Order: sequence, then structure tokens, then C-alpha cells
Amino acid sequence: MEEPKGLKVIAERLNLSESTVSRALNDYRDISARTKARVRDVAEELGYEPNTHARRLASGKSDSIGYVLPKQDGQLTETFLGELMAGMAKTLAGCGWDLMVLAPQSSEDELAIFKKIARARHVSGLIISRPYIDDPRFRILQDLKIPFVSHGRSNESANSAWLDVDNELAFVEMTSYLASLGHGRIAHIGGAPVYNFARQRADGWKRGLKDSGLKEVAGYAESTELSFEGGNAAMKRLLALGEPPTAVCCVSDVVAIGAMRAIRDAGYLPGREISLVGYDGLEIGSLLDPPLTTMSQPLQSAGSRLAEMLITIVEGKSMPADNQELFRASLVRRGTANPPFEGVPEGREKHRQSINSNVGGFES
Amino acid sequence: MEEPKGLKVIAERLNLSESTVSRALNDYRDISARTKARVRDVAEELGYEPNTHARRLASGKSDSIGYVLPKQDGQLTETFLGELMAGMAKTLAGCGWDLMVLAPQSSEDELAIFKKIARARHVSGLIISRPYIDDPRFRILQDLKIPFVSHGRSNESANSAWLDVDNELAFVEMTSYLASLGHGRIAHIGGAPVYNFARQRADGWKRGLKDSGLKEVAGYAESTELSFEGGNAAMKRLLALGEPPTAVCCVSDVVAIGAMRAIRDAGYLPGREISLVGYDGLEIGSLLDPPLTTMSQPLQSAGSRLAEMLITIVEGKSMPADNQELFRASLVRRGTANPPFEGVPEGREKHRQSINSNVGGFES
DNA sequence: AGTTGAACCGAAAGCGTTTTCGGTTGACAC
DNA sequence: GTGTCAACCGAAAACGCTTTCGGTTCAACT
Repeated sequence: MEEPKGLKVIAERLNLSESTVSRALNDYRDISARTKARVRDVAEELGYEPNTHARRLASGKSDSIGYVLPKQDGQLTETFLGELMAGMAKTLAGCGWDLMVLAPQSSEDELAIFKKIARARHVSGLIISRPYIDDPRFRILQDLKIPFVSHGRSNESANSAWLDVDNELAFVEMTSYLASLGHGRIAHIGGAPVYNFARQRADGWKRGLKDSGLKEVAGYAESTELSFEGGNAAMKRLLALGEPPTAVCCVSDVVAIGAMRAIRDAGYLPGREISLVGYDGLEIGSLLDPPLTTMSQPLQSAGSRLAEMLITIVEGKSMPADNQELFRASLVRRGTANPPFEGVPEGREKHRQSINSNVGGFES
Repeated sequence: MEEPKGLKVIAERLNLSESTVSRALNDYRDISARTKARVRDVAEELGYEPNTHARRLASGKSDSIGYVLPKQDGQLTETFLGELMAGMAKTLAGCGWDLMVLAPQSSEDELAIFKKIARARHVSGLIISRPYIDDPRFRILQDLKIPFVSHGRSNESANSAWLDVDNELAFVEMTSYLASLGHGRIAHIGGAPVYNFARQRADGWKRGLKDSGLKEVAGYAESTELSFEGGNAAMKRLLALGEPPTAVCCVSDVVAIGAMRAIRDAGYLPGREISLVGYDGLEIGSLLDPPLTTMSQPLQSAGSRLAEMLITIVEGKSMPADNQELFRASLVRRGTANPPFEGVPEGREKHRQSINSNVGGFES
């Protein structure tokens, strides 16, 4: 049963040459429609599937791209990775392309991977994620002439392709929303200032304050790592200020949830004494008590779009700089953003008691 | 600067033939150590990187495997996907292998992908995940002679390679733990009974009951989808029973969190009137109030191990049936599992008031 | 009748490796 | 001096496809 596969058998069956069969299958226009049909029929019948390696070797194209996983500082528990990669894989599969996963261990490792790709060329483009404000990868990839698109912008991304969410606008809206509710003392818990998205969000907060005629209070610009503990610690620092904020913009839902914990532990209720808005639109936020108000970004399509952009670039159909797209986040109103609390002390006291009688507490 | 690459230049530089260079680099033992060293030096110096496609075409091996993403029923927000894939990619990269992502849209699509792989052979093995109790993929892949290992067992997996967590044991432990705290009425909120892990966990719960000398009360075996809403609805049904349980084993943390919500909404406190244990070890559980007791499974190494197993199988170094490994989950004690509540009514009343005064509520 | 030019198709040269099969050395034994 | 056996290396044939370059045919214009 070891029937030889390949173009050859199709060619013999039809008394055609292999080259004709190849061109017929690839829809060259110097093959007659009739021949194409005959070839396709036989190919179908035999269940022919071209040998990927041979095709790639002969054509010099690799029909595949790589996705560089974010470097692992700690755990890689991004909830959106699945959807993002599914989006990429789907659109790529639609064009017959493959998606490879690259998991650099360190910056040096990442560089080594880039260099190897530049030589071996077994993937023809890369998607990178979570860029730094000043991210050397942009220049490196350009120097190595590896086509790429980044998920997120950077200082170095002016001439390269990217897809990003308008983080700044999102935080302007978030801040203005809190201001419109009547808040005058709005703080910000941001992320590590190496990441560009963290800077963008901080900038948005500042602009939002200005747009609403508010001033930036000293100590209101917190910064922390993107974790529960980070948000918790930052919120504690804000609460320790002489005049704590009445509302806080958080760089992520995870940070916001940590902050909620700190608010609770201080005897306040998130959304009452202190309003809170997160970012990411995590489903879990809706389960909290009270449910977390947040900004959600379109993820389902992002992966798909990233892949599309990279393909057109690799195929030379468009320039990197012409592939820059800004998505927009949208406010999800839930329970943690409300008008400032006009304190009826008893309510607060009652709550404090209830909290203290709870079983368990915060584990850091 | 368009220097021609390839074995050729190395061969010319050393006055050797291409074949000798190739064998030297691949460490054939009919090449003298001296020659090998010379070849390696020049290769290093020139930054030689073999052409993957040519190599794969000539050798007939593909040095790459595919990971089949779970089919998307709803959102693909598994938090572990990132770590799992990172684990795979790392160990694969260590052997010079590639990891490709496959995202089937439907069962038919998945079958088409399998068939294509069986012909084109451009990946030499697959890792599949989240198998059903009766999962046709096992037989299909065996028929197509595609090497694979599954993340999770199935009824069909007796002769194939798999890596799984001992779900049953985990739920036996979970149940026994609750029993040892003094609970006599322990319920279970399980997942859709098509998934094998859901069945294993349900079985574990039943065995745990028996081991502790408890009986399975009618209506205590709930089943729902793996979401907040699912857990919430299931818990509501349990609460509506004539004699509600005092403790509940939940198939996942997400379901448990939904259940907590229902418990709260009914005026009880999770971990006091009703104890609760989840499964997955999600970090967010530790941030809840009270923090969620759960079982955590080792994920960091699972991806890595899956890849290792598949490689040895693909290379014919071991049989699929000899690659079956069971990991073990471990209990993470936090705040939601405690001895049964000896009700002091006032505490409960006070809590109910506090809840009702909260801003916001549960969004379904 | 000669020219032009589509429209189709075949021959053949790659693409950059791997791998088989001999062939050439030199050492060592008889 | 013949034979033998390692130890090394080169020639050449794959691997299965793409793509260039002509070549043939036939219709349609001059």
C-alpha cells in the first residue's frame, strides 16, 4: 500500500508533466481552465497534499510566522494569550500559513533566536508583544531585516507595524468619567514604567485630570508591578496619605482587585468611600462584590488582525509604516465607580464590623 | 554583500566536499575529529545556520510538533495556556524542534487538519488537550498513524500516551478533607459530563464520600458549565434543596467563585455556613473574601513533559503506551473550608444587612 | 503567404540538505 | 610484497516541489 505520492502520480495519470500539474494547482494563468479542472479533480481524488518542506525549499518562502511569547517575569498567566493565539492561528490557517511559538528565556536568548531566524529564515515574520518604552528589539529586527509587527507601540515603533489599543484615550475617558461623577481627588496606580502601555495609561490619567480641570496631587501617581500584591501595596500607600484619593484609576483589573482588598482591609467599601476602575475587562471582575468597573479591549480580533498585517508585509504588499492600527477600549460600568461618598458614619461602622467578623483574610 | 550561504561555502573554504561538511556537522563517526573541529570552527565563524526546509525535505523528518488548542466553546480564557505552551516551546527549542499552534474551529475542521497532517507530515506529532470521556480523536489519530500525546486521559487512551493529573485522587482528598473538618453533607458541582476530567472529579467526590462513611444525598451531584454563571446557578439549586449541603466540592475555581456569589446572595458567608473548595489554584482565589481554598496542579512542568514524551515517541525511542504519567494536585488551604457552622443567628443577621447595603450586585 | 501573438504546455535547472555507496589512503600482519 | 581492515572522505543520487525558458499550435491580422 506504499503508493508513491506527489505531483508525479497526478502527472502520470493525466499524461501531463509535473510542472504543468504544479502550475495548474497554483493557478498559473498559462494553464487552460480545462486542464486546471482535470488536475484539481485528480488531486482531490487522490487526496493529494503538497509536501510543505519541498514547496518551501523550492519557492524560498516559508509561509509561517512566529509569535514571541512575552518574556516570563514570573508567571505567564495572561488570560488573553489563548484568544490572541487562536485569532492568529485561524487567520493564518486560512491562508495556509503556520504559526510557531517562540519562548525566549531571556533577552540574550531572544536575541539569539532573532539571529537564527535572520539566517535560517524558516519563519518569515514575527509578532512581538508587550514592548518597552525604549525597546531594542525594534531596531534589531529592522537591522536583521525580519518583518514584524508588534502588539503595542514603543518609542521606536514610528516606522514599524503595530496594533495597539489607545491606552491613553482609555485612561482619559476613565478619569473623565470619575470626574463627571463628582470626584475631585483621583489617583492612579500604574505599572512598571518600562512598559509603554504603562506610560500611555499614566499619560491618559494626567490628561484626563487636566481636561476635567483637576490638578495632580502629590503622591497620587503610584506605580507597581502587575499583580494582586502590587495593587494591594500601592493602594495601602495611597490610603496612608494625609488626604487619600476618593477614586483610583488602575492600570489593570488584577491590580484593581488587589487595591479593592486594601480598601476593604482599611475598613472602607470599594465603590463607596473609594471608587475604582480597572482595565482589561476580565470576566472575573463581574463576580466580585461589588463588581469591578473596568475598560475592556477587543481581543478576539486583535490576533487575527496582527496576523493579517504581518502577512501583507511579508508578501511585500504594504510597508510596515502603513500598518499601524489603534483599537479602542470601552467602559464597562459595574459597581466600583460611583459618586463620592457623603459619609453617613454609621454605614461605615456597620460595614467595618461585618468585615471584621469575616472568616479568613488577605494572603500576601 | 549577498554572500552565498550554505554548506557550499564552508566546503570550499576547507577544500572539503559538501557531504563531508554535512556529516561533520551532524557528528557522523566516519569523520575524523580534526576535520569535525575545523568544520565547526568555520561554521561558527560564518554564522552558518542550516536551511530548515532543505534539511527536512532531505531527511524526511520535520522536527516539529503541533499543539491543538482546545476547541472554543465560548471564550478561550484558560489561564494556563500561556505557561503550558511556554513549557512546551522551551523543551522543544532545546532539541531544535518547533512548536506549531493549531486552532480548529469545529470538530470537522479538526478532522480535516488531522487528515492534512497525515498526508503532508509537516508536523510529526500532536499534543491534544481536554479529551472527552469518549473521544473519537484517539482512534482517528491512531488510524492516521499520527504520533500524539494527550493532556488528560480518556476511555480511549489505554494504548496511547498521556499526561494527566490524578483528578479522582484530588477530589477524594478534597472530600475527605471536608469530612475531616466535620462536614456530613458534602455536595459536588461538576462540569459537563462529556469531559473526562469532569467525570474523574465527580468519581473522586463519590469515593471520598464513601471513604469517609458518608452517603451521597439525592440532589447533591450538580453539574454545570465551567463558568461563573454556571457555578452560581448550580449553587442556587443546591441552596434550594430541603436540606442544603454544608460543604461543596467545585470542579474548578471559576465555578467555585460563582458559587460563592450565590452563597453570599442567599445571605450566608462562604466558609462559614457553607464551606467550599475549588480546583486549579488560581492566584485570584487568594484575593477573594474569604480567600478560596483550592487544589493546585503542577502546570509549569506539564508542558515540558508533554513535549518530551512526544519527542521520544516520534523518534521511536519508546512506545506510546509506555508514556503515561500521572501528576498529583495538592491542597491549598485558605479561607473557605472550615468546620461546620454552629449558628449564632445574630452573626448571620448582621452579615445579611451588610450585604444588602452594598453598592452593586451580581451581574449574570 | 508571411507575420504576429496568444494560449498552452514540457524540459530542465534549481532549492540546500542528507545519505548511500564506493574509493582512496596508510598501517599492520602474514 | 600481497592482503586486509580501519579510517576518512568524495561523488552523486535523492527529497518533492517551483519557476524559467522555450517550443509548439492555431487563429488572426497584414
